[in-house]
Amino acid sequence: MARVTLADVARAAGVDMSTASRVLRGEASQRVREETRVRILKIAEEMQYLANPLARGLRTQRTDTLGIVVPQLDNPVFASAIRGAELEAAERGYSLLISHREPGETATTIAKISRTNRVDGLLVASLDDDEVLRTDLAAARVPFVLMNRILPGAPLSVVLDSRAAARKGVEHLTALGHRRIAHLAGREGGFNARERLQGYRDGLAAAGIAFDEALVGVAGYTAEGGTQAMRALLPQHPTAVLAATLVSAAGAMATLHEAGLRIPEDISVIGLHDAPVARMLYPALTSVAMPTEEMGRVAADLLIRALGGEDPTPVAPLPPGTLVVRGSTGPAPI
Amino acid sequence: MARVTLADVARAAGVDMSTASRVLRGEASQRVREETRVRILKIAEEMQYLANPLARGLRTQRTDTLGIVVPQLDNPVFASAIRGAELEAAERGYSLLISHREPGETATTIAKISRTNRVDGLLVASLDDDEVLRTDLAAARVPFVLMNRILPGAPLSVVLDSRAAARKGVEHLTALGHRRIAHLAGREGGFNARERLQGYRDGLAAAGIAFDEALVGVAGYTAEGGTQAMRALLPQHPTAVLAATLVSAAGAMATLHEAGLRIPEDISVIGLHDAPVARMLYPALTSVAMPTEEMGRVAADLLIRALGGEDPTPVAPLPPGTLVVRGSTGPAPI
DNA sequence: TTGAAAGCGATACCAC
DNA sequence: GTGGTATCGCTTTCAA
Repeated sequence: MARVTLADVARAAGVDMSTASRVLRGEASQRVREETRVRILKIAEEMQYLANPLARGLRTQRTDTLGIVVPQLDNPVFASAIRGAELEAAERGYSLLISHREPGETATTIAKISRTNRVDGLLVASLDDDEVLRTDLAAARVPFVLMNRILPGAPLSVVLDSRAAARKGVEHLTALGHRRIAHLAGREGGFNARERLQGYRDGLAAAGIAFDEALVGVAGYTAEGGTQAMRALLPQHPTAVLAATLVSAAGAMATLHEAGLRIPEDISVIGLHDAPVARMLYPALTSVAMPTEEMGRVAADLLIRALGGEDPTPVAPLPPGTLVVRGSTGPAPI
Repeated sequence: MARVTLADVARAAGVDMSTASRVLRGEASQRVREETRVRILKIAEEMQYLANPLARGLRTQRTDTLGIVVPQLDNPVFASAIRGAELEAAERGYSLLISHREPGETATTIAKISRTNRVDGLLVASLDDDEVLRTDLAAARVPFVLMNRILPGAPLSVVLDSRAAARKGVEHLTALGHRRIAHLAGREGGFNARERLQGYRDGLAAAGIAFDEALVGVAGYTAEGGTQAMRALLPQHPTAVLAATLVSAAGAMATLHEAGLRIPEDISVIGLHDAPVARMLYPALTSVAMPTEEMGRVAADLLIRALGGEDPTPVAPLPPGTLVVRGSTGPAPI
């Protein structure tokens, strides 16, 4: 039970702590005799020595820990980003401190976590407005990288190419012959929402379809929002819908079912951000996969490089993944 | 940027570090003059002093941090449990270190996290078999509390009353006149699966319905599993289905839709563990809410009390919450 | 009521 | 190549 300390190992190996430290730390230029090195390593192994990160951190002023703060845990996008960050961090010798905060608590969290030497840097996802986020981040005393959004003035952020994704979705629909395609947008004014709307227009333009504002509704990111927005759009008689998320797509499908429309015979539905829940809907939802795990990975990589003193190299938006065709999309009705 | 240390505060206040420490720590019997106390507090506040948890932990051998290790982040049950643990921990002055591990990595995680003074105790959720989990936990060097399952020999665990929940679901169905009620069970041999099956039988018995093994299928915890199991059950012509989870319920609904059965006119579906995804299905799924957040809270409370030297008081299974009636259940067809 | 000083378990600089 | 030793920032006796 009693923890094995460096001193214990050194004593057992008959060397000084400093020597043991040198070896155990895996220092590059270990000016230590091979024989001694091996002996110390062997003994440490036998004694199951594990360095105390508190003591180490106190001395080095580093924790080899990255913090990641997300607004929701049960959001597939963030869950997946966390996984990616976790993998990248682990590969690079860092731990990940996951911090889940409700909107509004973000500032305090960032302040606490970053000002108490708990983490060397921060990965931040936020659904808050620019101004709020900016204020929150002002409290950060460590380098940070934004995920899934940009913030004017913040140099490091990793985003998904929502515009290309939306376009890809629309192209799938136009290829199926659809021309009256509705769009359920996310939160008005949001970065991704803006991008997706643009991609939606790109897709229409590529097929020579005129943009019609009446076919765009704001659904936000809830099922209820999708239901409402879809209901409002019904009188426009779209033959297909591009939803910003799986959740709003699900909400929209409820409206369509209620209206007695068959999916996909009467109307096709496509969502953005593929995730297991797409298969839980009926019919299973066609959707554009997004590299959310990659986003976490890249963000972690960027942060670690920044911590290493490298200069912030902004990365381009991550291109969408494959279009996963399921049962919710089909040829346009004649 | 330079961190404010206790020494800085003490110097500014014209007192010794030890005195500053005493008041800043909020010690109970502060043998410190009120005047001095106030002065120190004020100065600390002004200087925005925050204690360095590494230094403090190194000295006290405590981190005031609880670890929580979960197998999945984007599982509403765990996400909610985390939230509960987080709230309870915060209220009691503890931080929560969330650790997401794929099955198989659990042992290493537990070992690392608990043997390197990162946490004072552990909250553990696991989908692994008893034997595996037992091995994993053997590496734990700190007290721990299990969530959502039991493990023979492990004294502290907090579980949901799955049996009562299943029974509640069945009672809703029998009250609606259903008598041929199928059950989509979880993983065979699992603790919760066993409990639910028992609750299902309880519910049938209460309505004077004989248990029929042919009406029970194993769906596991995936949509695909639900789909398959439901398909196999169809020839038995049930008029209602009790699914172990929302996910398997969704899978079952896909089968029903494909078979041309109307929900709930031809067949009712009910799931366990209410969550937002229930509203994403069509029709929206009736389900039995479970106190998953409470589970996290109680687990944290138990752990903190154990850390305080109290004796493990086992807690009874948490009773199910309300039955949330949505569109997927209705009167039995005549 | 307050101060002095000894660690907690590492790292890193400086001798030898 | 190896050993001494002064920190890192805080808590906690023990004196005064």
